[in-house]
Amino acid sequence: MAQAIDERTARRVARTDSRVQRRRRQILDAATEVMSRTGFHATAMQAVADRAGISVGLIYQYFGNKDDLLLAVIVDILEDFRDQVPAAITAAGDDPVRRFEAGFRICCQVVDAKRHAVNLTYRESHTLSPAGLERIKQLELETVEPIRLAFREGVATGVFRDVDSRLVVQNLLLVAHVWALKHWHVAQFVTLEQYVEQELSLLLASVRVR
Amino acid sequence: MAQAIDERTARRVARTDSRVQRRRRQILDAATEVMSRTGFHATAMQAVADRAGISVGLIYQYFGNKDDLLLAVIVDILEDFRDQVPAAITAAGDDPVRRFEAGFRICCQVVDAKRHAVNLTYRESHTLSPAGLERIKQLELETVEPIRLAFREGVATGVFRDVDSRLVVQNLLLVAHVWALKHWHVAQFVTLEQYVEQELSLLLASVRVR
Amino acid sequence: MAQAIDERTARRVARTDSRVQRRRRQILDAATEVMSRTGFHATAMQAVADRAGISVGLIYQYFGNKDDLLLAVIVDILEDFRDQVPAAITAAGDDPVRRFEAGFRICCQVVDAKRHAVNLTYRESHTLSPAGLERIKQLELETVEPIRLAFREGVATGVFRDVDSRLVVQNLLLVAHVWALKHWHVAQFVTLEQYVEQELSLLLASVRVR
Amino acid sequence: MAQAIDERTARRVARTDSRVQRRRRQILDAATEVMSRTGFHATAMQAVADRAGISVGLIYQYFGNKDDLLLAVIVDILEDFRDQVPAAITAAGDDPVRRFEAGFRICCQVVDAKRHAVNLTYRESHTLSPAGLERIKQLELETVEPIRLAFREGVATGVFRDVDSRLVVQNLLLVAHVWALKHWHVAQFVTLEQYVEQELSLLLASVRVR
DNA sequence: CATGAATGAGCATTCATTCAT
DNA sequence: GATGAATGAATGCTCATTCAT
Repeated sequence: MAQAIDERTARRVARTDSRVQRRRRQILDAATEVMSRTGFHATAMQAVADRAGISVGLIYQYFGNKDDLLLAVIVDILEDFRDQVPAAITAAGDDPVRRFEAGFRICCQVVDAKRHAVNLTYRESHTLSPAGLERIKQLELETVEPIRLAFREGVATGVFRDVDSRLVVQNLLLVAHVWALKHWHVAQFVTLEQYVEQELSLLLASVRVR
Repeated sequence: MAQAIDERTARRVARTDSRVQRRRRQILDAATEVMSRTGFHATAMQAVADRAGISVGLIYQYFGNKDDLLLAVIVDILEDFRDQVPAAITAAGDDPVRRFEAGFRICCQVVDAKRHAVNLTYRESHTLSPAGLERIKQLELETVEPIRLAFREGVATGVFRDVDSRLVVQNLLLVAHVWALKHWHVAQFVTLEQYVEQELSLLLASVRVR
Repeated sequence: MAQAIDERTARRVARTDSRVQRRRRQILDAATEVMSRTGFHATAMQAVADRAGISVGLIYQYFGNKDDLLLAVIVDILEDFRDQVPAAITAAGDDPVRRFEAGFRICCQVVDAKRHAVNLTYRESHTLSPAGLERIKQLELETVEPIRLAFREGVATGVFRDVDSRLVVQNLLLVAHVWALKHWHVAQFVTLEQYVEQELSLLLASVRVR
Repeated sequence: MAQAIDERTARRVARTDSRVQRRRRQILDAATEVMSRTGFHATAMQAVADRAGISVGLIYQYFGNKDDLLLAVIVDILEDFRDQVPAAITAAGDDPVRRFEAGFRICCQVVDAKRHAVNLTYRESHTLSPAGLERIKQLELETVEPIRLAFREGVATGVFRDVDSRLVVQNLLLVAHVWALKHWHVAQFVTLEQYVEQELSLLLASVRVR
């Protein structure tokens, strides 16, 4: 049994080749699109295949099964977050407050760009295997780590209060996510820019020394 | 026997056919239990019936179909929130800050008591019909309304900054929910009490006038 | 997981009720018919359902899955063998040779009556789970046991040579099965009656003392 | 090395494009191996290709489809039988009894050497097309023909009773096959050598004149 | 010759829902 | 009111087969 699975896994095409990369992207994009809109459970593999313009069978050559596809989709989204945050922080210069602000802003922007995908992440994480869950926990921590460090710098330089940095960045990330989670509500009375600025104001007030 | 007496008692108390009410509760509790643990899609109606100790057919006589049952479960949870908040605020006295604090505390306590149910609410809302969705939006607003009013009082008396009260209570509620949503992470380094106090400190700092 | 399976198993209808017994028979007969003709792997559950005049789903309430259905079919056939042999031997009187002969004759008759089913048994046993395999081994041994005892009696009374009784009955059963296994060939030049008598002659010659 | 020499020898013997022959063998051996172990239906063409160290596509250039491959495998096994029997009989000298014995012995030895393959033959014959089925019937008859002739000689010289030679060789062949078919049972209480000698004793007793 | 990516029909299994009792 | 046997549409997944390279 285990051997059979190994064989099948091995047959999944190697990741290096560019053609393979293109196919993976194609499937991943289709899956993200359909699953974000329809929800994981309500999404039929056929629907993903249709959206990608390929056959069902092919999906199974790139992703072993539906759960693996979900994991890949979520990881793909989270990697995007993780990769964009450091760049934005670096670009913000040396001031810890500026860096902290930049961290929040980029999070909100990415959330806005991938609103449905973020919702998918929230809703369907519990479907993942323990290993998959561990993977995304790790990615989320990696994502906020640069922001957390910026906050710690601020504490060191005396602009921020010495509160638990883990809670601070957790709050920060969730406030960003709310733009997706409660979009139906929030977007009724503020634009993205207003949301970002007002929340940033609250966020900074909560941690700044008086 | 004891049951027979209960039935008669119940009939006296609430004239609205009590047997129906009891059945509804029985099903609702079973559904909440099973769905919270297993997730909506992974929950079979049979499993709910088993848990409630009745037949599948009976569920359909009280709740038209599976989606309606989900809506009822979520509404039931949210009504609990809505009903508990005002009492806690009233009990906190007249000071707006005290009332605001009490609002946050009760939210966290209810979340902790119904951790899985809160997660269910977050994950499966998107499954609901537009009408159902509207219903729960309304309930959520009703829930935070007393807290929002306490905040507005604080603004009026000059202890709180005049920021958008809708965002403030949204953040407050979210932070309470995080105790359920990210429990696997947060609970690793803080207890509920510590979480409540530290988050309260951040929350108040974010809105207090300096 | 294990619990979930248990629950499902438990839901499979209790065997006592006569209605249930009738359904089981109905499905079993249909499955035997279709699988014997088409082969196990080539048989779709839908085909069994069609043949039985019921829906696919119902099969799964009586037999957990396709493999279990196969086991039930094979066991059903073998139980028939096991139940018919002792009666025939008893009816043959006290003479060991007569009893031995009767054992062979009844085997051939049952094989002839269930030719396709016997072939199914031979072909698909290897598909069974270890537990299922053990079950049918046991049934086969129970079937030949009365014949084996008749043979041992013959050895005791001095009419049969003292050779390994297990091999003798194995050969006996095999020769009976050959009427099904090689029917396409054998039936071309002998009738069942001729086959039985000629093979019986060989069989007795092989074990009789000279 | 030995293989290389064999290859060269083969090339000298049969000029018919040796590369093709080698490929056929390679695929046939792989298919026999995998199908015997796993069963025909449970064997994926990919698995055969993997075992042979080639691509799936190539199998289809040598054997039209999966059923044809099965036929080729079974024929290959049966040809092996057919080719080994005459040699063994010839080597046994002129005595009909000796020749008959030699026929049984070689059958048992080949069965033992190709136990799984023999089982495959039994289990999967019914999958074959009518034409294929005819082919293997013919091969089986060819296989036992030399043994049947030895028996007839014995009848002519008066050592064997004049019973239907077709039934006799059929029994003989099946008893040999039982070593494969019921190996799990028989091998528990006799070795191959014991099995051969004891069955031979029964076989001879069944046909010898007294 | 040889490859293996791509296809898509086919099948086991589940489960929401109904309805006769 | 209450049951649970019966239905059958829906879906994940496999694998024989093809064909462009």
